[in-house]
This record gives sequence, structure tokens and C-alpha cells, in this order.
Amino acid sequence: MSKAETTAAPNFIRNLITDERAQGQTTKVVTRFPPEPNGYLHIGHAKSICLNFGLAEQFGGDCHLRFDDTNPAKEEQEYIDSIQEDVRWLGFQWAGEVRYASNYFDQLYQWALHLIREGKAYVCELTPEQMREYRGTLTEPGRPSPFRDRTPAENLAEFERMRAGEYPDGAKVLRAKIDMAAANINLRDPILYRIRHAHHHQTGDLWCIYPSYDFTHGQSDAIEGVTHSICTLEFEDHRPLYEWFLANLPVPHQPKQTEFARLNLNYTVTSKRKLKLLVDQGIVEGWDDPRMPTIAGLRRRGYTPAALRHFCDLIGVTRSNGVVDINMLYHSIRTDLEENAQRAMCVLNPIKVVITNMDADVATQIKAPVHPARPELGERVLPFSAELYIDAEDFMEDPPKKYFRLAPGQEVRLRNAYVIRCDQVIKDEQGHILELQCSLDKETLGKNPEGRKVKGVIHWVSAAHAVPAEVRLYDNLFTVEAPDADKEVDFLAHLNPDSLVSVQAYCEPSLAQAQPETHYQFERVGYFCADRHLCQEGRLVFNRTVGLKDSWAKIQKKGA
RNA sequence: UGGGGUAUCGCCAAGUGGUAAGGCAUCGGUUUUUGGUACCGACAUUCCCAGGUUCGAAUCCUGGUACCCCAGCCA
Repeated sequence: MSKAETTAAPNFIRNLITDERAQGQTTKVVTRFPPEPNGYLHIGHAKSICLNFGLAEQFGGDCHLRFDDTNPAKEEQEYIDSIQEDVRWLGFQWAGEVRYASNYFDQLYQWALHLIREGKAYVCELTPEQMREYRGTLTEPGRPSPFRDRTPAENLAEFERMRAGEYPDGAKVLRAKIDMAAANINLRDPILYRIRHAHHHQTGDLWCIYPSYDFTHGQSDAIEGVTHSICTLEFEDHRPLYEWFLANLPVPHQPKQTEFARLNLNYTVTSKRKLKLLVDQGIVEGWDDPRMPTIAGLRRRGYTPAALRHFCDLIGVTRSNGVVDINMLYHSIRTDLEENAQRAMCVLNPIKVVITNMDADVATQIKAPVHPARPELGERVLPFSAELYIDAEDFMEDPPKKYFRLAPGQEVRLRNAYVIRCDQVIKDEQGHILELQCSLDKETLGKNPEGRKVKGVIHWVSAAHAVPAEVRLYDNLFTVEAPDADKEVDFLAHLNPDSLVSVQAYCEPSLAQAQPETHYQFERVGYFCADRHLCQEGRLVFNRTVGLKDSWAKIQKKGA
């Protein structure tokens, strides 16, 4: 993937840091990837991971992995595990131990006390409904809470009782005292702490009050010495608040928040909520279903870390919200696999071919390269015999003009083997084709026939030697470019009923020992990956990662 | 209607006053025992719109327009 360097799209944050360094402003670059463990990572997170870890890599700094775990109700250990696995699989290593915002709960609590003592935070007893009322609207200012002017002493006592578990969930909250009339709603006395009598996956039952995202994030960055706190555009409105905490608390360091546009991909959804719904409703087989845009799903589908990283380089990092064409993703994986995937032949929809002129001169063991452009990868052996399977798509009884494949009286090259001619089509009473009787030209193994050109090449497999395999043909999960564009229509209405078509295929024998997660190009068909969970000797399962480009399909489409 | 953003080819995206990079997609062609790959070529007189400044504007000014985000005790 040497192309990555020459085609990498711009990244305004990288430019920013380059400028800072040129001016001697930046010391060591420290970034962080801060997922909440409430779901699996998806392709959009891959963009963020590549950005944060990539920046640390490029500038010789550190990138931390920090779980933003301030909401125990939604978080689970399974997600913590999967996230770490995904980051590592992508090829990144975080600096030091895995971190958790919950590691800082003590410090955060102390800082809350600090704000209270300074008269900058208070305990509020408004109900959620009242609080909404008091907050005002987008166009109207809010009103101060009746609890806003409690004394620090009273607030200290109340907050201590909250922490001690004297109140039920939701009874009271700690709020910052900022400005109820602020045009930016985030500044209208935001909530710092809420009561949640919930078991936390890291801190157990130590706490029954949990800090909010806003009160946690920037301070965690400060504690860790993060220099560049990179997040998505929707947090831009939170930046004044992020900075307010840093300015009003005795933090050891001043991180800077920078926002970039999150990734949108057409024909897919990238919202944890929607992905979770697909999983929970059993529409897909789990978070790592090969149709899911999760990192685990893409992996199982046959995407490689290199392809995903290349993709992230390709799309660039900007502040404008766009929708990336899924063809970019396809392009990335094809580029990688074209260079690196082993070649094999596999017949998806068999039709029998009988060679009528087999004799002792015809080779029964044919060697073929594992990769035609990379001889160093070695060879495989293809058994050849009088009974073969070819793909039904590669034969037409009444072909159009430009059809280069097999047809009555027409010649075609069997990939890696001989040129054959179809002499006769044998059918049953109903007219279904039973077999194609063909004769081969013995002089065409490894060389072109004399005096004529055979343009077509088709793949095949020896019937007696073929190994059966389950081949899962995956396609987009949705039939429309923007499944969630219409607020009136449920995105599930756009599910592609053919997103998974499973077929019983016949593979060349070298595939019998296919190891899980091995990538192949089934020649002329597409790229496939041995399923990482299911594929084993005796039960082969291959997932179609992406098809080969198919210009014949285009020609046909135009004709139709 | 308040605040915060973004607008350059079908999509992503450079460009920061000197006369529109690149990638994806698309369309031609060459090579080819993968209708794949590779290679060659085509593809924005125009930068959301309208005025203005300037010898010169995608870039500066003015006024519009469109789209995205914000009224969780989610992140």
C-alpha cells in the first residue's frame, strides 16, 4: 500500500500541529481515543482512531486509550474488550495502560467541591421537567433555579449527602453556576453530577453519583496531559464549557479541543443506536455480522487493517459534513487484496462440462501460480479431469455478439488449463441443461492456439476433486444511499432482502485447508475471506468481501 | 426566531488575491490465460447566489440562500 503516501488526503489537524511546531508552540503531542464502552466500534471510529493514533505516530507522541465511562447504565465489559481488540487489530498500540475516566472519579469529586467552595456550583432539586422549563428555549433565555443561591456550606452538605447515598436516583443534581441567559445552552448551569445507584463495571458500588461527560472529559484530558483533544463537530458547542472548567479548576495542564467532521458512508448507518437495534432485533447475527459497518464486522467480512487505514487516509479530515461514497471503501480493499490475496478457483453455480477427448496426453495435474504477479508466493496444483464444473454464468446457448465465454461451437480458455470448444448441449426432457460436451485442444496448455484467438477465459474445477464450501455472498445492508435520511420513514424499511445470499459452491482442492481469516481472490469472481469463526477443515465457509469490478455486467446493463 | 458550524466536479478533497491539484465514480482506448490488474486519455471558462473592491477574486467586502449541530439528570 505504498500508494497511501502519495494519495493521502489532507488533514487540517495535522497541518495545525505542523504549524504549531514550526512556531515552537507544541511540545510533545499527546492525543487520546475516548470511546464510551456502550457498543462496538464502527468505521466512523476507525477514522477517529487513525486520526488520534496517527497524529501521535507522525509526531512522535503518545495516544491514550481512555474509556469515557461515566454512565454505568449503558456500559458493559463486553464492549471494553471488543474495543481494545479492534484498536489493536487496526495496528495501533496505546501509550501506557488502558485508562478510564472512572480512574479520576476521586479527583473529579474534589474539583466539584472546589467549585462549590468558590460559589460556582450548587445542588439543585428541580425535577427534570422543571429543569427543562427553567432552561428556556433556543430563542428564550432560561431562569435561575430557586436553589441557585444556596450557600457554599449548604451546598457542601447537600453534595456530601448525595454522595453518601441519602437520596434516590434523580432527586438532586450538582450544577455549575454559569449563566442562565447564555445564548449557548450548554452554559445555562449545566449538570455536573447526577445520582445513579448503579453498579459500575470499574468502580463497583463505590459511587452512587456520577459526573457528566462535560465535567469529566476536559479534566481527564488535563490529568493525562493531553495536548490535542480531538472530537467531532457536535461537541463544538461544548468547547466554551470545556474551557470554563479548565479555567475555573486548578488543573495541571491546559488541553485544547479541536473538532472535525464525523464520517458518513452511503448505503450504511453509523449510529451506535441503530447498529445496536439491528443486533438486538436479530436483523443481523451480531455486532460482528459481516454486513455490519463495525470494525469487527468489516474484519469478518474480509477487510484488512491496511485497507481500513488506507481508506481513512483517502477521505481526509475536515470540518465539512459530507457523505463518503462506499466505492471508496471498496477501492481500498480491492487495492490491498489485488496485491496480497492468494488466487483460487471456485465455482459458485455449477454446470457440468464433460471433456470428450481426454487421453493419456492430457495433463491431470496442472500447476498454477498462487499469485500471477508474484511468483515468489509459489504454486498450487489443480487436478484436471474429464468431468468439470464451470459457472452457469459462463455458458450461454444463444449468446449476444460480444459474449466471449462458452457457447455452442465457441471456444473458451479454461483458466490455467486448456482451450475447449462446446460441441453439444445435453438436456433433460424439461429442457434443463444436464451437461456440456466439449473437446479440448491438447496444444493449448500454457500456450495460445495456432491461427486463432480465444479471448474468453473462464474458471473451473474438477468435479471429482472439488471441495464443497458454503459461500456467503454479502451485499449492502440497505438498498438506498441514505437509509436514515427521511425522518418519517424507519430506516429498517430500506433493508436489503438480499444482503446475504448463501450458496453451496465447489472449490479447487487447495482450499480444503483454508485457515480462518485467509484472504483469497476467487478468480474472475471476487475477494473472499475464510470466516474467522466458522471455517474449518471439513466445513468451509467463505465470506465475500467485495466483488471484482465487472465491466461485462455494465455492458449487459446498457444493452438491457 | 437564539447560538455554533459548513458551502469548490456525481462523491471525497486541495487551493488563503495571480488566472481551478489529487483520489473515487463515470466514459473511451492499449495490454492481458482473471471482461480483473496495469497503463494511456476524457471529465469544473468555473468555485451556493447577487452586488462591490481590484489590472486581476474560489480566495477581500456587503447582502442573501441552503444544509448540519444544540433545548438528555446520553456521550
